[in-house]
Amino acid sequence: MALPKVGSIGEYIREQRQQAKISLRQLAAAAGVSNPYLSQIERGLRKPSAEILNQIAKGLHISAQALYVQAGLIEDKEPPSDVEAAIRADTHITGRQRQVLIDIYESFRKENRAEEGQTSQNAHPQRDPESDDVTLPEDLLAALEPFAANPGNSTVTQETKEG
Amino acid sequence: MALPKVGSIGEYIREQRQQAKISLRQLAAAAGVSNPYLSQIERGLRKPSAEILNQIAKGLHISAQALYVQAGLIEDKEPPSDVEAAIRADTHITGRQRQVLIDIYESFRKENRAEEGQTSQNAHPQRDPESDDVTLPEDLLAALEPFAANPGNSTVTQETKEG
DNA sequence: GCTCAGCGTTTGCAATTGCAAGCACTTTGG
DNA sequence: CCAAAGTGCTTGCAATTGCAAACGCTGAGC
Repeated sequence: MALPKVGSIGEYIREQRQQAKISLRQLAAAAGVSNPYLSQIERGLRKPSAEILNQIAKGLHISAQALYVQAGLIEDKEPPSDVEAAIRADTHITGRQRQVLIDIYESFRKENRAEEGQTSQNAHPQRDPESDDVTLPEDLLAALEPFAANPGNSTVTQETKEG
Repeated sequence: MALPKVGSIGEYIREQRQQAKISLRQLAAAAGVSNPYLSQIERGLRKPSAEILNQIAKGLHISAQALYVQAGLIEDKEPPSDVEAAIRADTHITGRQRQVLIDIYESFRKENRAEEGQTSQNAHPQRDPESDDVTLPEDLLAALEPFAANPGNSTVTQETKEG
């Protein structure tokens, strides 16, 4: 049992980290682990403990459960909580807000799919960190224009109060 | 960190085992770990890895998630909302995208609450689709600025097709 | 050219996990 | 009485985790 399916979780962590556009060292610092250890984890050379796994999840701002599932530590659990369904079912927002949220979400999904196919074989990570950040369709952005208000409230690209 | 909160999970395992009326050795065999090691885990002398934890959960026929919660690896916090939980659990989007979505959603919620308080207690989330003056925090809008791209893609048309 | 800073990786090494073997105790029973 | 079989616990010891200190590489700036 020297090589279980640890590889998958390492790859998953690396994917998430690269998608978040942060360096290995940055994530290591955010997660409170050493850089070399994180490197080995990502390459499947080490099997991180549950504690480390949780810290990495926090550093990546993703659900620890998602990591555990990837690691095969939690079995399939419940239906993969469809974001779209949840948004549609939410009664606390207006129809227009709902539509905007769903559009943004779908836009993200679409963009990620495109990037995945692009970068899968791309050995040259020479890309504008600004340009390919996240992209939204033009008319969607236009729909967001009138939203400006309530300054000084959100912490969008920074850490949230995510405990 | 000689004595973390491992004690709680050990006690929890022991409680569950005794409730199931099985001996330490039986559970150890069912979980695929050695008896002495399980003994030490139950007394909080060892901090089991995620893999071991999962095997013990299986041996106990309980949810691995319950064990992780007890171990403090997954915070028991109930999902703030289905939408937020779904967004956080989604593995198809990046951390930053997640952040943006959640921030937008929370912004919507906050705005709606504010308006609710302003007007009378309007229990109907469906307000005028026309006068839908949604507002977003300033920095949140700023975070959305670099998104413009891929024109002609979205369906965020002005006509809210109000489900 | 050279230096400084950043990236991911490799290399020993202390600390810890996890186990095989054995310990002390209790109950059953020939 | 004493072997046999059950309980949980203690003891070394191999294997692994996790880290500090390096390494080689690339790009920015002097």
